Amino acid sequence: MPKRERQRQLEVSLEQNPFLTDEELSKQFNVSVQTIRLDRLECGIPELRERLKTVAARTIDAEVKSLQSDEVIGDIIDIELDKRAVSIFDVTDDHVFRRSGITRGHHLFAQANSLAVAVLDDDLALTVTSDLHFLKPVRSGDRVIARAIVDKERSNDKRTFVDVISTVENETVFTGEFQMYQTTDHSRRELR
Amino acid sequence: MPKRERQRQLEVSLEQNPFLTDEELSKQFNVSVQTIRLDRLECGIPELRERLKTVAARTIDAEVKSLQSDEVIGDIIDIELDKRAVSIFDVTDDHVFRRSGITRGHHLFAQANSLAVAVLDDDLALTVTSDLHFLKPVRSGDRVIARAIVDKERSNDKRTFVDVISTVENETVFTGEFQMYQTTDHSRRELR
DNA sequence: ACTGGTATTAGTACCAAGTGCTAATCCGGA
DNA sequence: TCCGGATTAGCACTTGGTACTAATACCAGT
Repeated sequence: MPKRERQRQLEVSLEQNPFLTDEELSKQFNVSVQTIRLDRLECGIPELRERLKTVAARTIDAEVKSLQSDEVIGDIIDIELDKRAVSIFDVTDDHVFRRSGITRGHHLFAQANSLAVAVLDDDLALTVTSDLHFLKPVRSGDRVIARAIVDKERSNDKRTFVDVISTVENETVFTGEFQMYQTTDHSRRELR
Repeated sequence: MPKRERQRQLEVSLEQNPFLTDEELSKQFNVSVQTIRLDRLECGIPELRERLKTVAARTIDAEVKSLQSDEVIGDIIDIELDKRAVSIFDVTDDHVFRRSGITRGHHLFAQANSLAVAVLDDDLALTVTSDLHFLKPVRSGDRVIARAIVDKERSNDKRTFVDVISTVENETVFTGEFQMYQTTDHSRRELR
């Protein structure tokens, strides 16, 4: 096998499995450990321990991210409890259908639904029913702005209606009407 | 600081930041490196390099998982294209509200919506509208079974209706009606 | 046939972050 | 005062490397 080809395959191997030591690689390619080291040097591939460090750091990062996004999908940029709220959600390649590049519906729903939960000044609001309209396809790179408004007219002490409108560059891409169930007693809450 | 307390804090520190070496820890607790080593031994905490290995392995695992779950939320266990499909979704602590332990609505939606997409034998089906009912709270540990049925009666060549009913132990916890938009031309597809 | 350049291999010294072990020291209580 | 747990120190050894030097192999050009 020529040198170039070996180095190309080396990069592929390590991308798939960053846990391989130089010795394991040398057996895989039937060359000496030193050759592997020179190859890594030429390709700028760091040693095993460094590779694991960066992979592990990526985990920690991802875990922090998924934790924060567990609370609210998207970043809340403005909120007036029990009245209205606004959140921003930046769509990336992770959120879209591979073939079409169009955002999967559940991400838009998640942003809207978690905003509806957040806008209610309640220990715990649950969604009871919702009516959704996906109006225009959203793509990777789009910045979705969701605006939630609590509909006081239709709400009573146990049921609250929240309307969410999501836009991309001022064009409405999604609307949702959420009927929420609130667990805490409003009369009690006044006393807090 | 007593030994017990130091060991407790050691575990906390390493859980937060597995990248700390024995030397860094010894400075943090103002004891010798050897003491840290003995503490780790007593607590069964592996060395830095081993810790990074497991953290890195967790990443790889998580990345594979998130990739597969990108396609469909939940595992499809039965499917008859353009007719019906069934998927299973096991709820974990990651899917629930911390305070109440009740599953966040968007996970139930994601399972149902991605099943509705999957059941349609189409290159790309998009959700246009949907009407959701969250009937009973779902908790960590519950196994949610979603059944999607394509409603042929109401469907035409450009609009397809899919009804999804999700149950936990035979009790309906969620229902969703999805109106889907299909991009490919059905008449052409017959020829494939 | 000789020379040059590239590729490969071998070997050495050294490093970080350890394990495993022994020995010394400290400190408090019966 | 002596005992025992806690702590510290020191040394040999391990892994998986880096950095460097030297030797060898092979192929092309002249």
